[in-house]
Parts: sequence; C-alpha cells; structure tokens
Amino acid sequence: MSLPHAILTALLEKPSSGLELTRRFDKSIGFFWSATHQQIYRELGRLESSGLIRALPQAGPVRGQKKEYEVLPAGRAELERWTAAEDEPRPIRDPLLLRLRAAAVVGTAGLEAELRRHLALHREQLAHYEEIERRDFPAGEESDGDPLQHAVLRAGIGLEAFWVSWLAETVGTLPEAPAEPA
Amino acid sequence: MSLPHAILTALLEKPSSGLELTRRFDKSIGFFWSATHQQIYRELGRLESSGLIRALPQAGPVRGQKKEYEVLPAGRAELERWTAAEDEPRPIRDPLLLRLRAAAVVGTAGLEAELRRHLALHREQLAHYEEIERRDFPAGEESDGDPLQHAVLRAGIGLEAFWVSWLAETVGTLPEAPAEPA
DNA sequence: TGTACCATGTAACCAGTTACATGATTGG
DNA sequence: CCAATCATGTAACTGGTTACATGGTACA
Repeated sequence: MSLPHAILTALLEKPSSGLELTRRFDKSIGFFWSATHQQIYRELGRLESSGLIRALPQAGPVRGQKKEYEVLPAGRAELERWTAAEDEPRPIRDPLLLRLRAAAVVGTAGLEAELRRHLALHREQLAHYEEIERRDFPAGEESDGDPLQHAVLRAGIGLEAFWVSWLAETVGTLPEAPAEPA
Repeated sequence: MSLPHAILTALLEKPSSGLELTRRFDKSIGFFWSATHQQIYRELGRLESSGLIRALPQAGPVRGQKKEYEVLPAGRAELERWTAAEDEPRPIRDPLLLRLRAAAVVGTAGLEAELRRHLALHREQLAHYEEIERRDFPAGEESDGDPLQHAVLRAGIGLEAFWVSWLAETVGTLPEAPAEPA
C-alpha cells in the first residue's frame, strides 16, 4: 500500500494533475518508488472516491481536460498515520543474486559480461545521485535542504555504492575461462 | 520471470516435491527470492506443461500424495539462457524511504521508534548471515564452498550492513522533540 | 474415531505492466 | 485540415498475497 501514500506526499507538496504527477515521479520520489501514468490515474480515482483527495473544480468540458487534485484533511491524517505505523522491512528480492545462485549450478558462461554491464549502470546511477547531492545539499550549509530528504538521498548513494563495490569484487572471483563446473 | 528460474535451480540441486521446495525456499534461495507454497504449486504446474520439468512416476493415489519433480534438458537449457541474458537492474523500491520522504512533509512524529525497530531487525539479520558465513565459508579455506554462493551471501551481508549504518546515522539526524515542521 | 499433520490444490484479490483508445489544443 | 502533443482513461495480463478446501497418514 505504498503508491497511494506516495501520491498523497506529492500532492501535499503541490496540487497537481495526473500527468504532472507522472512527470514528477520520473524524478525525486520516483527514484525509490516509480509508477506509470496508468497506475497513477487508477490510484487518483480510488483516493478521490475514498475521500482522501478531491478534484479542484473546473469549468468547461471534462474528457481530455487537465484535472487537478488536492489533499483533503482525511488524506493528510492518513499519511501521518502511515508514516509512523509498524511495517516490516522488505526482504531482499533481487533477480541478479538469483542468477548468480543459478550460475553456481549451471555454470558461469556469459555471466561476466552481464555483471560488468550492471557495474557500469550502477556507477552511472551513483554519479547521478552524487551530483544531485552536490547541487541540493552543498557541504557546510547543512541547514539548507531538508535533512530527511538528504537522508533519503544518502540511502540511494549508499546502496549504489554498495552494488558498485560488490560487483567489482564479484567479477574478480569468476573463473577465468568460464566453463561448466565439475 | 524469476520464480520459475528459482525453482529450476532448486530442482537441479535436488528433485523435490512442492512442499519440500517451499521449505527450502524458507532458507537459502528464499533469502533473496521468497515464495509461498501456492506460488510454487502454480509455477510447478506451468513448468510441467511447458515441458521444462516432469513429475517422477508414482504408484497409488494422486490426490494428497507427494509428487516429485525433476528438471528436463529443456529446463536446464532455459536456466542457462536466463543466467547470462540481459536484464536491467531493479530500481530501488523501498517503503521506508517513502515514509521518510512523507515525514519531510507531514512531520516526524512516531518515526524514530519505527527506525529503531528496523535498525534492530537489520542487526539481527546481519548477525544471522554472518553466522552462516562462519559456518559455510570459514576463513582460510576458500576452496571449500562455492565462490558464487559466497558472493551471494556477501551481498546479503553487505546490504544488511548498509541498512544498519544508514539507520544508525539517520536516527541521529531526527529532530529531538518531534513536531510539525514550519 | 478424532485430531494433528503432511501434502496438494482453488479462488479471489491487489499491484504493477503493456497496449491501446479517445478527446482537446496548438501550430504549420 | 492535418499532425503533433497534451491529457485522461480502458482492457487485458502477470506476479504475488491471503484465505480457504480437500485428501491422506499416523497415532493416541
């Protein structure tokens, strides 16, 4: 049940239409909770019918027209409740680890290239997050940006840095001439 | 499309029934790709009808009886293909980060307790993984266990260690008397 | 005989994904 | 008028989750 709360958060910062939300989900919140426009429209409908948000009144035709939503008091209350509620940490769920595990059984042929590709992608993402940090949270001016948003960004940086170092180490442990194991 | 390949991997190591697979998914493979017995039975049916595995012949009644499966050559080939195929890294998708982001908007009341709870859970999981490492990959005998399985375990250890350090740091940045932000 | 447990399954639901449909607006 | 773009939406499917149903076996 995370998407509705992601949407409430975004709408509290700024009332928006579905497409505007979709665009904002391509950055910031979308870095750790992505969503397509179909998901967002569906969820906006549900949030409206359960009374957590409402569409701002508009004149003229409806179909094909921009429709803006704002959060109602009940929506804000629900978001506050959810923020502090107990919720178990997500167990790890990563296809790449599963593939390494499979390679331990059927052999590592072709695996090294894929690991190197992931390594490059994670390095890119890490550089991207670090650039955002330099821009939004310059050193020595800690009072500027929101410390919680900074913490979230540091999580992204830390996770990408972890994958970079783990992948670099793991590529080194692969057999030199990939072949079926005994 | 990861679950069928997780099952193929487990069945290659040892032909098993659905319930045995479920139990094995509670450990090892389940640490990074969990599945319930309903999922596993559904997937076993699909894998059988697409010719990747087959049920070992059994005498006597069928309903309520253990049914063992083994991997067919086509199944092994599919697993080899999948192991080396291109597949994009999973973007981060973590409800806790979303909750921090929400707290930046609606306030941090009640959040610290939840962060401390997660911190304790991650410390536990980290200790668990480290114990497995000591047991299955004792230092100085690197030739013993499979290096790929060790790499997977190191990923688990590294991720848990990351969350522990990030949570400890983040708890420290919360406002002392949680209140609504300006 | 009844109850605990082993084992296999069905049904219904929810979240996320992909493909497509439709209306409105703008500019050549 | 047409094409591009903005904007909202439907439909169909897949994977994962929860609740429940059913048969078989061991044993007190």
